[in-house]
Amino acid sequence: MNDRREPTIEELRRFPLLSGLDEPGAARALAKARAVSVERGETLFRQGDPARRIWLCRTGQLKLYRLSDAGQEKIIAIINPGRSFAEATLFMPRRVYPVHCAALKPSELVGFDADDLVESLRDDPAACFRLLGTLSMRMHEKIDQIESLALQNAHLRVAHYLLDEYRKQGEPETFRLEASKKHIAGLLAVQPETFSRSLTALQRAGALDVDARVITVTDAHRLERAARGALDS
Amino acid sequence: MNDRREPTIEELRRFPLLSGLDEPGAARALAKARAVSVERGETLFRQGDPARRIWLCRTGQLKLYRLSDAGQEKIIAIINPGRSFAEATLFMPRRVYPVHCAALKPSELVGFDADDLVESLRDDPAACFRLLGTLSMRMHEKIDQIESLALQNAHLRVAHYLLDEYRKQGEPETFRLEASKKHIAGLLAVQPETFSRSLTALQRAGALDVDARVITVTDAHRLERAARGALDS
DNA sequence: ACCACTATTTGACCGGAATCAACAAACCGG
DNA sequence: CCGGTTTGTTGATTCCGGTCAAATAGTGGT
Repeated sequence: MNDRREPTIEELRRFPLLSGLDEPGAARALAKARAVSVERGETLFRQGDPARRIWLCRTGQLKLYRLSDAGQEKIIAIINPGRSFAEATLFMPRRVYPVHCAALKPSELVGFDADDLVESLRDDPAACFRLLGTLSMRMHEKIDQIESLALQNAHLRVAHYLLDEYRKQGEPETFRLEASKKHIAGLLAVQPETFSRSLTALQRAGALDVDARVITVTDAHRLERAARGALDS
Repeated sequence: MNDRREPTIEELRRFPLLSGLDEPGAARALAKARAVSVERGETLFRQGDPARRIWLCRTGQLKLYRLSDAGQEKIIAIINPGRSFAEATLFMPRRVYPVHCAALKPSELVGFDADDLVESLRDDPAACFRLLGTLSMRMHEKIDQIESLALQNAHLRVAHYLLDEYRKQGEPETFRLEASKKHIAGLLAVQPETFSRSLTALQRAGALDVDARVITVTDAHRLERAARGALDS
């Protein structure tokens, strides 16, 4: 974990918490902000560590995850460039990270000082509102995750995930999986073997083609039906 | 769903969003607040309904839940008196309820106008901070739920739930399940049959006694071990 | 380009938990 | 307090998806 070139103002503007600040608040946040880079596989923080910083991903990719006693890993979120994370720790009674974080690719980050951010927010209701919006959206995503874990079987979760990605990227003929199949399996709480079999089944059903990490949706309608539970015909 | 007696100021003070307001903000929030009561089984709102109100439970008990296509129900949260809910909808781009809500017992509620609350928050950073704290805590709870669904099997979830309740209530010899076994099963994403069998197993292991809805923890240490995955010996 | 390690796929097998069924107990509204 | 409905328990059976194993493909680093 090494220090690196300083973040530019333009980059920081993409950080929702600071996007409205030209003024003293931004200066203060910037002053103690620290550019950090991590290698592939390196751990940025561990669950339970004191959360002194809030993070913004500039480049690369990271995973937020939890581990079971047996060492099984559940990925809570995959962090891509432009995404900030760990904001919710700011307002927790015990300010610790609730998950582990490790880099899937070599990554550059900005770490903002938690106390400074709270200070900046104290007299900036607009920034508070932006943060409330961010957290609300995340909360909604978590509820969706809970639903899909509780109410959908493995193949449905896979089909749903692919359909979401397909739509999120504007329904292109072809799109790339955002991470390795192993990690996506971890995100969907499925074993890699099962994920592989799900993809095979969707191919055989004629819904899509898979070429390594590239997915080609050949029949969006069939994919939708698979996501609703009718992966036959 | 009928109107009822007006909420008192003291009751409203228990609402975290308003607890700091003696002033105009509280008056405004109170003005359009509406007391509502629902019968057992009645639906307060459905997933996707426009979220014009934020709710505070005064008496009774409600469930927040999602439904699968097949009609299976996953309970996201059980709402007891004093708890508010649906705050996160305030800051969503599309302001709709993300879950269904129905009463488990006859219940009295206060419904606050969403627009009014946003107005009150606009110039009250302290209230914003309280709300941020509330949402952060809920987020953390959701992450815990995701972990337990993804990384723990049915019996572990049950043991964990019981241990949590036991501790939450101050480790009393005896405590009451907060709802019917059917609903707790729904909260833990387990079939009622499986929940019943888990309780039987914990009894046979000598960890606790069950008398209808009353749980007596006879061996807390054993319960802890069961929650960690060693339900033998 | 080469090597070691990691990721992916496929097959065989097994076990946990859902489902189906039948009954017993508890509860609620009148 | 009664009757009907909902809730809870227990047994039998099924099957989804995890685990183990082994072979292959892919990747990053030097």
